[in-house]
Amino acid sequence: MSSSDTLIKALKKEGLRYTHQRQAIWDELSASDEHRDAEEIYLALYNSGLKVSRATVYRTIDVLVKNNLVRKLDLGDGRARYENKMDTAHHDHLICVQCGKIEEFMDNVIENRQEVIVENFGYRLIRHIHQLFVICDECGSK
Amino acid sequence: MSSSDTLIKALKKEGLRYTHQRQAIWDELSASDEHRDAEEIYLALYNSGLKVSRATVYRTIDVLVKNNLVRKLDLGDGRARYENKMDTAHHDHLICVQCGKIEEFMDNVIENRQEVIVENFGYRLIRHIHQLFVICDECGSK
DNA sequence: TTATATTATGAGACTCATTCTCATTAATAA
DNA sequence: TTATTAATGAGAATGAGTCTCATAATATAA
Repeated sequence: MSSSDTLIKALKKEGLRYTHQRQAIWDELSASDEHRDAEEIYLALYNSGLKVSRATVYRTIDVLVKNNLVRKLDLGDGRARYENKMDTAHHDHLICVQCGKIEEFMDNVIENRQEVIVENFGYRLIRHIHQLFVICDECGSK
Repeated sequence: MSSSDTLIKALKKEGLRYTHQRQAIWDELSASDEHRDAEEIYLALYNSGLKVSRATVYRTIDVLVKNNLVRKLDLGDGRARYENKMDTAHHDHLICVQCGKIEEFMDNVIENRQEVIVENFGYRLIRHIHQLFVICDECGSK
């Protein structure tokens, strides 16, 4: 499925229109595995000649997040980061507190324990945030 | 150790002065196990007749967080919550996405796995955030 | 004590990411 | 094509949190 098919399908499901801006923003996000904030997405588009407003960047990202095409990360520094979620398995993040480098991890033991914990409370798990703030090898060796 | 001794000790360690405002804010935080935001702390003081400014509330909480008397929680909704950390063991949180109720959990299996994961990367774990967003029993039964 | 030297506080200005408003433009249905 | 309706852009608004700076309070020295 091409990049535009994916987007068109998601928009149709939501009863939303297919626009150049939405395609451009999705192209920008789907082409990278980085964890970027809205301003970086905006500037990447701007610098490639696509003048999409910040408001539209935010609005479109919301749609993509709602439709599971993009994941929103809150690293606690006041700026949300976004990552392409297409063809990527679930994972959580390690964040270097010195250089900001972000790595991904996934651990089935943890995933299962989470379910058990929630079950013991008699609750239902909707989603989770699990972030390991670290000092990475490069920063630690200085 | 009394509440004021704890505070005085922390302030001394930082070379900071012992003031009525700092004592009032620490009293307010240490008297409760709730997870409140800065405005709630401010209003609680205000309503009990203690007119401490918002700026001082924020500034003092920073000192308390830095000295491990208070824990800062980021639930991803734009307002930091604070909880008294005195005499409480480490724990993470379950948050009901409907009613906002916050419960605490602690799981040694998860704590250990985190260390292993970070070690495998060759990194050093500084701190972590682990939040389970759930629908609680009350909200789920409606 | 009392004077002196700082530090802390309060009020409100400011920041910055994000959201909102509303007039204009573009996409879809007929 | 045109009519209808939704999307966009520009910039104003929001809101949590931070900063500034004149004034007040604390700690230290005498």
